[in-house]
Amino acid sequence: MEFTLNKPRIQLDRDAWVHGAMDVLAEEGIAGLRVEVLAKRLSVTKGSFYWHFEDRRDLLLAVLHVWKEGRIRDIVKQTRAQPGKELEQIYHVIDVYSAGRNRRGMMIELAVRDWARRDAETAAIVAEVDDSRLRCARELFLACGVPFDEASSRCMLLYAYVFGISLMVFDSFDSDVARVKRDIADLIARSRSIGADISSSSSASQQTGQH
Amino acid sequence: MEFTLNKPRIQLDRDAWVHGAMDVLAEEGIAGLRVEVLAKRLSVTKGSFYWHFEDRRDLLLAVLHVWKEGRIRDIVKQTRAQPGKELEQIYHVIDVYSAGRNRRGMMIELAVRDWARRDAETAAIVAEVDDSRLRCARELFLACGVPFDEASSRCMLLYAYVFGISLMVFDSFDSDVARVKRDIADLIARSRSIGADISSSSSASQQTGQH
DNA sequence: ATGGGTGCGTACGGTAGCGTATGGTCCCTT
DNA sequence: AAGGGACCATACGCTACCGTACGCACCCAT
Repeated sequence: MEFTLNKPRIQLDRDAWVHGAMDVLAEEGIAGLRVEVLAKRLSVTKGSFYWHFEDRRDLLLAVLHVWKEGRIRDIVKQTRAQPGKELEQIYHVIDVYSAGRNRRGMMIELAVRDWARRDAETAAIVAEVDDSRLRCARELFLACGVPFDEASSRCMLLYAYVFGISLMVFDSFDSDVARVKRDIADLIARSRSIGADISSSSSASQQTGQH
Repeated sequence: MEFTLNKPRIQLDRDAWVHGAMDVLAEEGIAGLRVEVLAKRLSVTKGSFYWHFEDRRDLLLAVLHVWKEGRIRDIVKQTRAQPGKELEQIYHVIDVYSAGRNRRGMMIELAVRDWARRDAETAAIVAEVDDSRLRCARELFLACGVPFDEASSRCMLLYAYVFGISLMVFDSFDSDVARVKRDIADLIARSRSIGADISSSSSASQQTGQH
């Protein structure tokens, strides 16, 4: 029963298909995610596919749910800061998403969002992810002493920035991309907002060195 | 005995096709921009199409160039401010792009940028547009007295924000979207930047989960 | 008027992709 | 050992596209 696996006979399950699908999604986008292409990639035929999935959309929705759960799990992890280190954690979140690293994750992110523009069901999933992320990020800002409304605005700016910057091509604009990204992170995380009161700005406390 | 079919006999030229193509592009995205679909929309057959265009890609590149010229012409217009009113002009640029109005324009923008992620030729066009916009916007910041490097960073943030916000779904996060957008515009245009620096500190090296 | 160029319709061959039908082959159970 | 179910291959029909070939009608100049 337990021994003998000299015969590789690797069977595919739903998760294997979904995982492969996310690879294709990252590389080719949602329009390039075709069942026969995916099957060839997994070295099987679509006869296998239609055993595990109702149809193509069934796969897409499965991908979407796996993506959603992963993103929500990830954001709570990323925003779990040691007390007193929330500001650094904000910088970390910005850095993780805006830098070129985690390229695969960002490609999937953009593919999903482009899909969501024309699919209501997908848009609803994206809404859930956005909501989770924004609330988690807001907690960080709140912990830094930023007022509630301002915290909401700043984290909205944060996420809009990280997605938007991935859509831009700015090779020739500024030679020092690293400095630009540092500046922007500062603007999002620590700039003094104009609306804030001059005298008793609570956001002033966040500027005092955390170490 | 002439069966007079004195139809207006409207002939289509290349521009008419390109214009129709941009409508489809806005609604269906680049994957939905098919020649037979477009032909039906224009009430002709693809026999006409292949008279005016070499192939499908010929049309796509024509669309791209029309888009590029339009965007560059538009940005110099949008950033031509009366001396002393540059700050207002910055707010105007943010408002024009980030608000729900000009929906068609933003849909095309996002479709083109999604396309550019996998097509080098398209990416080069987007790069030109981005460069033009960033330089124009930087002039506005410079005119406001913002130092050069900071001006570069702020207008990069500006455009990343307007594109990114269009990809998000945040109905349930904050009830007062108008205030959030005002806040963000203030952060981009007028917040006081911080000189000091802790951004490059330590930064826990957690990675985002994949999937 | 007439012949040629312009703009378009029609028909065709070819590919890619979806989903179904059907049957084969392991493996597990009894 | 026999049967049944899990998993997959193969073959098929269908649709949506792409691009080409060719023909027809209209328009304009000679």
